[in-house]
Parts: sequence; C-alpha cells; structure tokens
Amino acid sequence: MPSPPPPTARRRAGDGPATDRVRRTGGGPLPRHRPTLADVAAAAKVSVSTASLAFSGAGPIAAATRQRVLDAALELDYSGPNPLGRQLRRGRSGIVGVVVGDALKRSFRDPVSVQVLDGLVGTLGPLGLGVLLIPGPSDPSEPPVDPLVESAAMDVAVLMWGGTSDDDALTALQRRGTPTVVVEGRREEGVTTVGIDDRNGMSQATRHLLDLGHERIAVVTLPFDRSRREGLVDADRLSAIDWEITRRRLAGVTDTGVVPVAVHETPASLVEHGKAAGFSLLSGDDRPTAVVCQSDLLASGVVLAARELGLRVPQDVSVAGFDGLDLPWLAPDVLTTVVQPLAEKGAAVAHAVEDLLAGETPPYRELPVTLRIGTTTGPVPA
Amino acid sequence: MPSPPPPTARRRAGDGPATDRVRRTGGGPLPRHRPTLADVAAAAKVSVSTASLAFSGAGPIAAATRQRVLDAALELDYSGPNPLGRQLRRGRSGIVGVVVGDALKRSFRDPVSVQVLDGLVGTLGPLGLGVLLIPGPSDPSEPPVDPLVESAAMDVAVLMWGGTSDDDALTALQRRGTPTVVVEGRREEGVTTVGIDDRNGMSQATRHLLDLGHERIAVVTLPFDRSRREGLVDADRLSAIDWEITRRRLAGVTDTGVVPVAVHETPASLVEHGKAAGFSLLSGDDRPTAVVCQSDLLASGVVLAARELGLRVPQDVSVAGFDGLDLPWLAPDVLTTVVQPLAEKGAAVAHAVEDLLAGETPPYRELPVTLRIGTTTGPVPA
DNA sequence: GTGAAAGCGCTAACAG
DNA sequence: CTGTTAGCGCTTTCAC
Repeated sequence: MPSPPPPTARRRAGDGPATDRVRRTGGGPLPRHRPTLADVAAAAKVSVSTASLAFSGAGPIAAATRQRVLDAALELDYSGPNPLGRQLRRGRSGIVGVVVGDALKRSFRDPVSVQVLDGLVGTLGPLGLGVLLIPGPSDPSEPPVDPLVESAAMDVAVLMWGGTSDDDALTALQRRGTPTVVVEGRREEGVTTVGIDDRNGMSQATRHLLDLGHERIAVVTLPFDRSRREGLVDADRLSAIDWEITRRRLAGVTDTGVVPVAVHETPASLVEHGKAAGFSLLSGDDRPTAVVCQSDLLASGVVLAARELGLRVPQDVSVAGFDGLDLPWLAPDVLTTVVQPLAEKGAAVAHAVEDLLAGETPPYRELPVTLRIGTTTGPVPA
Repeated sequence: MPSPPPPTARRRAGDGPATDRVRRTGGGPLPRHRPTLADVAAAAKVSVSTASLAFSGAGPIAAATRQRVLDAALELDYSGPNPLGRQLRRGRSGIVGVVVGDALKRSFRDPVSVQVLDGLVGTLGPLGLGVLLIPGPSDPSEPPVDPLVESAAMDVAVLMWGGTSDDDALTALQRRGTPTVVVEGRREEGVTTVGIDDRNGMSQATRHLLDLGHERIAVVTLPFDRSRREGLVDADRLSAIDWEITRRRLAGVTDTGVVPVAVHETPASLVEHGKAAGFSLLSGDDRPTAVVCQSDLLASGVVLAARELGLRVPQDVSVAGFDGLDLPWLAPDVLTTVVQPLAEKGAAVAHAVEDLLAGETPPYRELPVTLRIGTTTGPVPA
C-alpha cells in the first residue's frame, strides 16, 4: 500500500510550485533544489541584503565580504539572482516586445525587417534589454492580435511596420498601458514614431527618371492594406490606401508631377510579387519605359521579369527600387535605389525605447535617405 | 526653502519602484497608478483569490461573481493580472530563449533559420509560450555568449545550429540549470536534440549524380567552425571539421564511395559565398561535372556562377543542393535538392520544449528528408 | 559597511 | 463556491 508522501514531497500552502526543498535550518540538510539568495547569504554568514549587493554591485560593500558571498554561491552552485524575483521587485521585466508586421516567415523573408531588427537587438542588448518576438497578423481570418500582446511581460513594445492608425495591436497595448514605439507608421499624437524621409526619397528617384527623359512611368507598390491584393489598381482603389508607408511612397512619386501610367499593387514585398508585377506591366506593347518600385525586393522581381521577357535593363526599361539592399543575384547589375539606413533605424527605435523607459516622451525621429544610382536606370529609349 | 516631500511622493521602505500610489482605504482616494488585483477585488467586494479565479478560470467560480469582478476591472481600467507577479508565483516565465547561430542579420538571411523559427514560434504560441531572441556569437572577437544567456528569465532554451559540443552557450545554460534543446547538434548524452537525417539525404543526392554518370564531383560545404574560412580545403583541414552538421553532410557524400575532386569551404550559407565557390571550382579546365552543395543558398550561388561563366546547367555542369527552399530567382530552373521539413522541425523543437517543461526527457527526434529532382542535374557531359 | 524589514502582485492549498 | 493565508525571490530604504 502507498505510504504517505514524505514531508519534503508535500508542499505547504503558499509554497511556490518549483520549490520542493528543505529549508535550511541551522546545520540541517542542504537545500534540495535551486538555492536562493537567502541560502547563499546564510552560507556566507551575511544578510540577504548584503548578498544582494554582492551580485548587483549597486551599493557599498567590502571586497572581502563580496568575495565570501561569491565563494558561497559557487559552493552552492548558485548561478545568480533569479530574474523572476528581481523583475517583480523592480517592476521591470527588461523585455521589449517586438510585433513584426506579418507572420515571421514572411516578414523575415524581407531583409529590411531583418536588418532593422538586427540594429534594434544590437542596441538593446547593451542596455540589458531582450527582445520578445511577437508575430503580427497572419491571415485576415486569424485573431488580429497575438495573445502575447495582451499578456506577455514587457516594459515597452515596438510595432514594426505599424502601418495603420486603427492597429489592433496598438489599441491593445495602449489599453495595457504599455509604452509603444511605432516604426514607419503615421505620425500621430501620443504615439512615439520612428520613420524615414521616404516621400522625399521617392521624389528623388522619380526626378532622376524624369531627368533621363522618361515619361511613361509605372509604379509597383507595397500592400495597400491587410487584404493584400495583387494587380493593377484603379482610381477607386488608389484612394483607399490604408497603409501609411504605401501612401507616402506613392505621394513621393506624384509630388514630382508625374502621373503614373499604371500602378500595380502587390501582396507583400517579395521578389516573386515583383516578378508578377513586372510580367503584368511589361508584357503589353504600350509598356512603360520606367518602373518605380516601393521596395528593392519588388524592383529586383521586375528586373528578373524584364530579363525573362527579353527586355534589356536599362536600355529597354529602367527600374528603380527603394531600401538600398545588397542584391547579389542581380549581378552584374546594381539596382538604382533609395538607400535607407536600416541598422540606424533599428538603433533609433532602441533609443526611443530607452527614452520611454526613462519616462520621457521621445520626439518623432525621421532618418534621411539617399538616392543611389546603379545600372538599372538609363536614358529613355529613342 | 524646499518643503518636505508630500506623503505620496515619499516611498516607504519596501515599496516597489513603480508604485507611487495611495493605498485604497475605505472610501479614500482612488489608486494612483496601475490598479492591482487587490484593488479590483476590493471594488468587486470579493477576496483576491476569487478575483484571481475570475481571470485565470482555474477553479470553480459563480458566473455572477466572475462578472462582478470583470466589471470592476473594467471600471478601474485593470487590464489583467500583472505577468511579473504571476511569473514569480508560478515559478515560470513562459519564455523560451532562442539562441540563433549567428548575428541576427546574418542568421536570418538564411531562410532555413527563419522557417524553423517560424514553425517554432507557431507551435509555441498556442502553448502560451513566447520566444526571446538571443543573438549568437558574431565576431570571434566578441564575448562568446550574450548576457541574456546568463541572466534572462526563461524556462527553456533552444540552441539553433548547436554545432559543436563545447558550445559556450550550452555550458552557461547548463550551469544555470536551464533545460535546453539543441537543433542539429551532435547527439549527446543528457542533451535534448532535434535533427534531420541529413547524412542519408546527402547520400541520396550523391547517388542520383552517380546514376547520371558523374565521376568528377566537387563539394561546397557549410562552415567548418566559427573561424568561418573560405576556400578549397586540404586533407588536414578536412579532418578538423568542428561543426557537426558540416561533417555529417560531407559523410553523406563519401558514404557512397565518392571521393570528391575538390571540397570548398564557405564562411556562411549565403548566395554570395556559393557564387564565390562556384567561380573557384568551375573556372579551371579540369572542372568537376557535378557540384554537391550542403545548402540551397550555396547551390544557387554555384548555379549563378556557372551561368556567368557561360556554362549551361545541367548540360555542362550539374548542381545539387540541400534544404528544399523555394528559389524564385533561379527560375526557370528548379534546383535538385534534398528537402527537409523546416516548419516541422520547428514544431518538433517546440514539442521537445513542451516535454522538458513537463519534466520529461524527450527522446532524440530525427526528421526524414526526401530527394527532389529538379532541372539543375542531368547526365554527365560526353 | 551591514542588517532588518517590508513588500512587488500574484496564485494555490486548504478550510469553511 | 469563497475567503484566509502564506509565501515565490528579490531589492531597497533606513537605522545602526
């Protein structure tokens, strides 16, 4: 017959779930499981507060005492203060939740997201902050916000590609009172935003094409909204762009006075969608002489489509992009593009996070872009 | 002269740092900052434990009582239990730390990592677990393990590309007592591992080339170790492969009896390195008739190099890869490759995490691979 | 330079 | 079904 559980296997009310241990009482048995700061303090014959100081270094402590504590810790196989206790006490988790703009798989196929994230993580790390990855909305059928947005421990949140203003994630975060940085979103009251001067950048690229004599210019755009449609758009659709970034980059083109001969909407910034757009735009006889794309991935797809259609770039058609990515597979061509400082953008986001954490309200940060002229744009064909 | 600070601005010893508030005492002022479960309970005139139940649903509670609590929460603008308190009490953070094999920027340029991560996150999410991104070793000059490995709150860790056995991150995690899942590492006692049958997969690809009559077969490999050298390797170097995955995939080739005419080491699984390898291997007169690559990105680089050298694929040279990625820019070619189930691998890792969390020791999981014959391999040139 | 005390906000065992 | 109670492990005044 089963014997009653031994005292140590029986939990007392209020005991934490992972603490099947024997309390250390004067010469009694050693702690059973993970030692705590109290165990270390006892072993080193100092108070817990002193032991705490030995690890945090946040206060005066005698070198010898400190060493005694550290030795005791080593002895007990104590690997430093439990972050959970520390976090609760401090009221801070040290976590920055990053909501990416799409399912990870798709989002990270775009080097733009990846490089910004890299810059962000690289700057946050030395600040002692970690990044919690939160998937963005995937299918329109799925629930619009990941449960992590509602309940994960985070001190600050970052919304990559915070396209729209009625973003569900933003709403949820505001309800929770989590300070949030929005990347590339609409500049809005009470929301910290980091962006780039893409409207102006697009204008520069367009003017470059005008200077080359182009008049029939088509545009390949980023998604208009989460419906992620694909194809040529009419005036109606054109007036219903929900995503700020798409609207702004298109405005950059029209700012120059250009009226695009065609606008092609894509479901995501990916090579294949650029390729599809390229085939669609360049197959007819009245094809444009230049295509301005809202991203480099889209632009490289257009270049590939042109090549497959037997068109020479830039002799038959010029193609410009946006982002300034390295596109080795386009070699020997180098894309004409608007270069944005991706790693710096990540770092700027990190600094905004830092400010928010310090209780400040960082100003809107807009990073500059520059036009890089490559080999994919040339004079309009005679 | 400065007047003494008002009572609410003065913190009592032991007060949390973010809790400048007036305690709710019978009809007194409302809570100043974030309300707590106790505030909600008081407002709903129930005990905190009942209020807790109202949110967690982990216990019997009358629908009416529950509603009262929820109403009170809404009234007080309480957005659910503070995760920090919950975590400490539960002894669980709900966080899985994922150590990627390299700096994020480089790691995520490889769709393999991204797709595995996507599968992992997708499976972990419904389990209520979030992913903390931890950068792997970047430069050999940098400190070998990110501070997050040492001190972030996480219940389990995952080592992507846990190549070697003397991995510093693994050592640190073991010291902390954090259960760890290693992906693609050496199968080792006491370490939970998830991998694929890549050795056998590589053999299949090689046999496919043998069947086509190829005899002069070269190999382009993944990195040998963190030194990440580039170039042809000699016998000495060949016997010093530190990364398990590289060794295993090479063994898959030699298992067939093939002795490669050349082995080219690359610093990372990226198109440009494949291209460099391709130029190096295919430029001479005594070039191989087939090139087996340890990744698809490398293989596509080799294909691009061949094309630029004016070689027809597969008429002049056959190229095989490993991974089964979608490579739209290779079109109209489709790479012959060994397909591994990337999302499933992520899911398998997630299940191993789940087991570890349940206190079980999951068995080694090895996922199958399949050879996919595309258009980049053909009969040996006459 | 060190120690005592007071909780951070929450959950879970148990009694009623 | 609800309330009481006892902490999870830590940091930070404040007094000495």
